Amino acid sequence: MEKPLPTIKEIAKRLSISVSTVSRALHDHHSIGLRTKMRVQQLAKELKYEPNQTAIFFKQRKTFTIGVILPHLSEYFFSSAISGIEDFANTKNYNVLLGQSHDEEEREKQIIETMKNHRVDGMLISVSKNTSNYSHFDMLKDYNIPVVFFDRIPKMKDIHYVVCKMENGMMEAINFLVKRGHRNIGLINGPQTMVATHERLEGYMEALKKNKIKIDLKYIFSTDLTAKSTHSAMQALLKLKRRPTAVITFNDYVALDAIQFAQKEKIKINQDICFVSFANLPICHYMENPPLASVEQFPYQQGQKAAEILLELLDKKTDSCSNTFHKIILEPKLEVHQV
Amino acid sequence: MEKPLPTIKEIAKRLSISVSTVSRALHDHHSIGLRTKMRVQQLAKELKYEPNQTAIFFKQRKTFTIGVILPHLSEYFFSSAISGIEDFANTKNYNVLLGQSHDEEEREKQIIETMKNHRVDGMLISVSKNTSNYSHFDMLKDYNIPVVFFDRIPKMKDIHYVVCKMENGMMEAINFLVKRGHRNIGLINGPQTMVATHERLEGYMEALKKNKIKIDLKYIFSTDLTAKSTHSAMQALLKLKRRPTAVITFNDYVALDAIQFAQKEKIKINQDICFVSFANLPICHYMENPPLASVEQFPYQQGQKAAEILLELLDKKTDSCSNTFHKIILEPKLEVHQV
DNA sequence: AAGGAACAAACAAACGGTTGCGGAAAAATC
DNA sequence: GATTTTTCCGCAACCGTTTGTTTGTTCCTT
Repeated sequence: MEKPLPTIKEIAKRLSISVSTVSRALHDHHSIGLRTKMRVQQLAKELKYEPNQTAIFFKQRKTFTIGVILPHLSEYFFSSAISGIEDFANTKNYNVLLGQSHDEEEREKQIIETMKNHRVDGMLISVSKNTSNYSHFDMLKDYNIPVVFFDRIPKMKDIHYVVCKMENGMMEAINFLVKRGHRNIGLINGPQTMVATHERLEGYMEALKKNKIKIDLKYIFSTDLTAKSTHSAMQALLKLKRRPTAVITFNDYVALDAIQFAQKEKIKINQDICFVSFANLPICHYMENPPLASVEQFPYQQGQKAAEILLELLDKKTDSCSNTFHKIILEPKLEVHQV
Repeated sequence: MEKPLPTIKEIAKRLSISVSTVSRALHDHHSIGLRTKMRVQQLAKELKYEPNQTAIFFKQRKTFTIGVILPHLSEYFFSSAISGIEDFANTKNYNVLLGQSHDEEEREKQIIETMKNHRVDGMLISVSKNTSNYSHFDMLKDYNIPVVFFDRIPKMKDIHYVVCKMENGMMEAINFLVKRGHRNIGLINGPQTMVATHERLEGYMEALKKNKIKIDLKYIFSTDLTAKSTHSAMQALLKLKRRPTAVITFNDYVALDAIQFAQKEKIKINQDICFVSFANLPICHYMENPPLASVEQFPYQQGQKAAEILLELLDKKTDSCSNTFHKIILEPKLEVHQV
């Protein structure tokens, strides 16, 4: 069955003209006469000729492929983001090469390595939770492969990135709660290693300050995002003399864990204690007791925007590396689930 | 900054030897003397030489890339599947090129076209809901690109596929309900266009027959999976003279819609009416009123298995197209959420 | 000492396109 | 009718590797 695919050479031979003429004819080059152009295009159609992209990639040093690396494909946030990426890339005829780091630095490095060898034109990266060394990102600069980070960005200068300003989301959340009369607001935050954790904390601090509420560290917990550590944080919060009337959690999953624990302790959800979280997962709309509100981070849009910036970068890559870096900061939005 | 990447040529020049010698030295070819081998490998390391994969792909007619096409990346089922695919491909040093059809036949065709031109070694496809014409799949055979379908497979002969035998899942579900005393079991099914719908219906019929329960078409509804049509199906079910004591839904989302509606009608979930569904989404474990049980379809494993078969096919592609087709049928499993 | 095996490395073609340049033929100019 | 211009196409190099074949040594055998 192995019928050899038709090549430009084949066409040239059949028409007894040179390959360069065929190539130019197929590209509508002005220096080719109408007659031969027609003949070539006609035959190309007949033979169902398709240019061999691997040859073109090789010759042009351009693959029209972008690499995307993210921690976990099966998390809603990331699968939405990559959906946005794919959609945008598709409109510009770019392809998407995929890799998941599983939050391991080593895997992240290895994926970058193979993608680099595959000569992707650029990369979109959401950094692994456990990545502390950034040398593999630096390396990409040497190889002149542009990178746009999104959501989980490294603490590096001179990078392009797209993020959602979580401080503001947190502030919105707190203002929302304060308006409803809450003064004792607990925080179940993520691991210290994540930038997202610090952003939330910062927003928390600032918002309390602005609302003239004294900050009490006993209300602040840092977890590793497992149900277990969430439960113990929740337990500690419930034991406080002045029990919080509201709890803000790192994300919806943490909220669900916290709510589950609270329910076991006979707490009335969103009455005794109001929950507010981050992510706004679709499931919230189905739950009987979802967090009262959660901060939407627009993963699809983040992915889309990141892809847009990357392709823009690729377009004008010709000019010497401009030193302006895109730092896109999207505003999150507090979605209230119940009234 | 554009430092040209070191090539095999560069190494050859510096060492004043031929490129073929360098190439063979790097591949540990026996016909190269130990001395030169060492010198070459040494210099390669110094220059941080990395072979240009695009050149190799081109030369070897092999890209070590598989294309994956699925309807929606942001659906849990598919993002899990692709996670399994990526994980397996990664172990074999294959890359994953991604495309989402958005359930549109046209888009599916176009993605296949570009992936074909990118010379992917093989493809993994979960067919779009709205695909009725299979010519684009047939075409891949002409181009000798092996395809393994998974989950949503086309009605074609002579294809490789991996699916979960939903008939059996349905039968398990019904046996489970019958054992608990249910005799009037409603079915809120999906659209007629989907194979999955027919599989479920078939299992439903057969299981009822085996349990000597008369089949009553008034208990069977076909929806387009929207909340609205689920609600009206639920409404109709509730209006029946002999109201069903159990309802099986096409998937968890439909179940949630149905449950939401039932709750508004003051039905006690899993008491007045038991719900059983398909998918076993992680959210079920967080819900206060999840379906009583749901049929796990093992998306991750399906993806993994499909990838395994494809890579196996690619391995022994040399021998003339064998006419045996892999038809892997995984058994689903009924997961009970509450006792 | 001659013939051949065994080893080491070079030569060159090939993969399928793109593109700068040069040149012949046709058309336009005077 | 000679010269210039325009139009149209071929030549050949090149992208970075792989690989079949050839060439040139060295060493052993008899």
